[in-house]
Amino acid sequence: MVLTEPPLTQTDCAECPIRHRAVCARCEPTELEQLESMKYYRSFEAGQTVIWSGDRMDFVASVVEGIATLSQTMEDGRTQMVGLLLPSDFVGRPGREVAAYDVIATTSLTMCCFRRKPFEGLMIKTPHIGQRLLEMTLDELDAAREWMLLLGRKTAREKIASLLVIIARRDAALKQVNTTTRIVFDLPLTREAMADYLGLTLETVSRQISALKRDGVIVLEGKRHVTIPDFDRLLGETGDDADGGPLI
Amino acid sequence: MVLTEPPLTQTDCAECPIRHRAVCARCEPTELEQLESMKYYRSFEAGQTVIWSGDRMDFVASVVEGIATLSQTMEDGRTQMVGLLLPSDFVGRPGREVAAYDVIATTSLTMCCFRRKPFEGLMIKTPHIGQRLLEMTLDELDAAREWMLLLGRKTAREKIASLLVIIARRDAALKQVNTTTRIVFDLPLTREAMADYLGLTLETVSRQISALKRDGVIVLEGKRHVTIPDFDRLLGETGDDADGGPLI
DNA sequence: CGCAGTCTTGACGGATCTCAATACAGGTGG
DNA sequence: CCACCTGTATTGAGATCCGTCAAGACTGCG
Repeated sequence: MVLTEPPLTQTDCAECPIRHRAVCARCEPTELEQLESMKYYRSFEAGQTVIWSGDRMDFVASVVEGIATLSQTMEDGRTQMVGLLLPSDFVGRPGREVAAYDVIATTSLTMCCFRRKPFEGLMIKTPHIGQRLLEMTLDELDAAREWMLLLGRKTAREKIASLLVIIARRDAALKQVNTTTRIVFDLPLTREAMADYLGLTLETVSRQISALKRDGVIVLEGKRHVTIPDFDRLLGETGDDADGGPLI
Repeated sequence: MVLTEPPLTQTDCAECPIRHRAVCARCEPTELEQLESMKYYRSFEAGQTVIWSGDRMDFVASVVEGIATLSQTMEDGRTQMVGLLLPSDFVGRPGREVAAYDVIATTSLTMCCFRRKPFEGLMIKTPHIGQRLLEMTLDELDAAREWMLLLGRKTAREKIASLLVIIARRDAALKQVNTTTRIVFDLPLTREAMADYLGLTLETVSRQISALKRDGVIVLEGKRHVTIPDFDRLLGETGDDADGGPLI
């Protein structure tokens, strides 16, 4: 991943890039102070495993920078990604001692970790964290349900197109650009990770990307750099209602 | 569905069958009083639509009795069930005006509805409802993620076996019987509903049920009445870790 | 009895997976 | 600088699972 900024070091909450979107978004200054006392930063390199399913987990955390994945693996090795963690997303579950999923950094990753016990205590004493966490969890549930439709009913081509739309949207939101400009981004996932996300094999992912390229729906430079010449055309390939709205 | 009890009429919260598991589980007597003032019961027949995706929704609700499904439909008619609503499950999202999914009663159904605006007000003023709703939402998110693994990676046979295990577990919990006894239950879903849940066609569902029957994994009387002679054998067919624990 | 809804079964085709060979890029060491 | 290696991606051939289309069976009901 192209990461021009210097790596984050422990910051004051007031200057935190995810301050207004993370689980702490609604916190009052006094609550923030308490959070500061139980927080610490951890960094991971691309490819590193943050935690294995079944491991004891003494913290919960917010993703500050980078991308991580949440996935489940069956005995025989089949794996399914069940979540994509972007900056401001929350990891872990208050009250749960043991991780339920594998968490893997797909890019270099910085997390703001809170010791679990004190965090749980703060959640009981103050309302704002729990309220925000409820909102975020409801959003994730909606996203999971949208993903169930994709996994259960969409064709391989539609799955790829849907993933590209999601990444394009996320990227646009991050860069604060709007629809009309040309859409260009780098895929943050390997073909294998995309396959795990979409419930496909990596060969099928590769073939469908080639097909979309051949049909002019996308333009590829190298393996990862994507240009979308006509976003509506791509939207039409997702199988979703014509009107999922424009880019954002 | 075989429903021997008389249909529920509006009850006092204190006598409510889902009192200790629903969104109101943690409420103090004073909070319950307030809830009573904003609640009303609604009943639906099997097959009736409770609400269409996109409809305005001025209430949230708990399922008191019966089973409902949450589903999403694509323009061309492909549909995917994204949730199975059992007694004590919560329907709707505080702060959301418009339903995001179709809700359909698969059996006769009774819901305890709360007018949305007053309910939202109560959520802000008192902590217990929000806390309980957060717990329930986190549980649903876990269930959705488990379902993503099923949809993305399991074979048709494994999908059917997994669904049977879920229904058997739910039924055992309801009847309060334990593992060792013979497991017998009625399927609460049509083949088509099962297909929508599992991301299959109804023909494939039918074929796989026949195959499990032929192989002695299940015994069928009529179309809906199922006996599981060897629960561990069925568990082995789900593809999950050998140890998902026994029946409950 | 006939009808509608639900379910089963068969034949066929196609989308996706599996297995395998090859290509490409970046990094390392000679 | 180039050979080599590793991880990632592409492409092909064949197999397989599941979907599609279609016919027919079972059940309950008017």
